[in-house]
Amino acid sequence: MTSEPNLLAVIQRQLNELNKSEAKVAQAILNAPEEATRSSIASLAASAGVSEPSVNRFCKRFGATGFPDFKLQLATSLASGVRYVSRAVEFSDDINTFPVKLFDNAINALMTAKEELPLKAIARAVDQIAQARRVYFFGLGTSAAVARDAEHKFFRFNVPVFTHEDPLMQRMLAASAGVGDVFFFISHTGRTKVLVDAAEIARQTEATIVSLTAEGSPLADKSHCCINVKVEEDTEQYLPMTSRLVQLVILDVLAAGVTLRRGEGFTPHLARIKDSLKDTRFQTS
Amino acid sequence: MTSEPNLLAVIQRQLNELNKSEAKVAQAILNAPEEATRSSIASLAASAGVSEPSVNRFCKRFGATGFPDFKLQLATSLASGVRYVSRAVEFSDDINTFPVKLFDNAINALMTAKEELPLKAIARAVDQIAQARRVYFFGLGTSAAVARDAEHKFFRFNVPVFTHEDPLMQRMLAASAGVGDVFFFISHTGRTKVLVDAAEIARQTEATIVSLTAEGSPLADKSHCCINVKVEEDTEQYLPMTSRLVQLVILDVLAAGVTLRRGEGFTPHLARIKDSLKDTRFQTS
DNA sequence: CCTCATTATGTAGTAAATTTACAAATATTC
DNA sequence: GAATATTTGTAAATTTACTACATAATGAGG
Repeated sequence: MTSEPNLLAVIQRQLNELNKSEAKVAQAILNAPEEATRSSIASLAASAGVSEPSVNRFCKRFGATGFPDFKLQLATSLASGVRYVSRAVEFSDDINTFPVKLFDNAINALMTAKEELPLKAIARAVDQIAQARRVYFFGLGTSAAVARDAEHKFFRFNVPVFTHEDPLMQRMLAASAGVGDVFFFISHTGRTKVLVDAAEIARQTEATIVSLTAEGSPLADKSHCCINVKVEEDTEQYLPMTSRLVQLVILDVLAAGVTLRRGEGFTPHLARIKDSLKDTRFQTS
Repeated sequence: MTSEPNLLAVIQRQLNELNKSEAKVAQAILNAPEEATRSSIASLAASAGVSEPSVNRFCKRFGATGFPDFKLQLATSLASGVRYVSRAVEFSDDINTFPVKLFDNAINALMTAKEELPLKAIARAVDQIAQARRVYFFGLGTSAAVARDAEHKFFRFNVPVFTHEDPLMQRMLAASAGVGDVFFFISHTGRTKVLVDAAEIARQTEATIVSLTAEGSPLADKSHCCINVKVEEDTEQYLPMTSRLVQLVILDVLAAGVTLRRGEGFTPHLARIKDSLKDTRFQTS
């Protein structure tokens, strides 16, 4: 399947290589693409001032099997072309606008991240965590909460997991690391000094350094494996919001990856952990 | 026109409210959405095992003017690149499939939540937090990490913010509460006993109880203001993943709401907090 | 400048797909 | 268990898209 990124652009580009009536069709479509997706071959032919078979031929020229197929391609092309644009919250916003904006930004960030997932890095990180003797999740500020979340996920895999928000603890633990220890650093900027310091210290041991941070950052440079998160976020002006969401989903991905590595026989173990919570809850109605 | 963001999700949600043949059509479409966009009403009817008019009625039920229009909507909905039906990770998945699935589920959850945002509850919660003398964020397990994240956000508003993961601390703080204190409880299920207990204790004081939890849950019942998060998640079988993402975004929304309430004059204060971090980071290149 | 070949465009008919109207079947209510 | 409402299917009507063919336009060689 030739999935052209944007059918309208293709039409536009070939406009002067078309013969008269095809050009008329092209023009009609370019003028009102959405309408074209909804109209019949007869009405499109009428609005272009040509006959129906001309429209049909036009469609085939652009790789479609016929008019309906062309409409479908056009519709998909229009839909994917509408990329959400991140919108900043303004002081003029009210309750009806700013919550939607924030959700849109979050959704947009995840969609963007999904398109450029660093699968190799993820696969490597899964390997390293799955084989680890110990895993430390280190982050500061907002990323500390992410690290805490990771701890809640990964302890289930029969691997000792630790989180510390105290930079001194982080340094000391890094210094005392050895083979089989995985240090997992989480940082949006990858430039937080004390965290990079800890990574540097850990790097001088036999431990493995994995980081979930920005590409090319000082932290990434210290890492054996860097899961690069591309999130366009104006951290200078706003609080980091969307980046931590992406980080969390990536940690979910890593956890799922480790679960898959453990294999189906591991499910009872996970079920037991789940069950242990049963008595802490009120039963459903 | 009604621009439903994701048709498949709508179909999925209404599945049990459909009558037999319509449900068959729905199932056929959900099984192979892309194929459905390319097939004729006859072939879709055949693969669903119903008559052609049944398919037609199905389409109209979902707001389309007819079958072609429905196919168009379906195509646009698919084009955005997101699989709108939550898909569980299978043991047969590999690195190319399960990360995408998890991202899709996350995106799907946010889109669904966005469609049904409890704006009144959010507005009330913003009011209460903005006026609070103190705010406590309490959660356990995964929600503890969310509470921690909230703490990192809300301390910026010149309101003392506290988080505790220790249920005993939570009880004691709840017991010693007074007018102007806001207790913000976070729980996916809303049925965690020790958390509900703490809410009950706080409820007997003059404090305000806000919760971010499931509608109709014991925790929601104890709350003055419940921000109801509708996330269909099989928490019994899997780890809660998507629900905490929605919770985090809602907390972002609340934070943004408080910022807006504080007004433009408050920005310098936020900027000062930002600036305080400057020296902790390595400068960009 | 005309004829022939080639390409472009339209007409009309045909096949296919979609919709409507109605009847049969099924479920629901009292 | 009859009466009513709802659901589903059948068949005809209508719309839509496609194909084959005819005509018009274009262009090249004589």
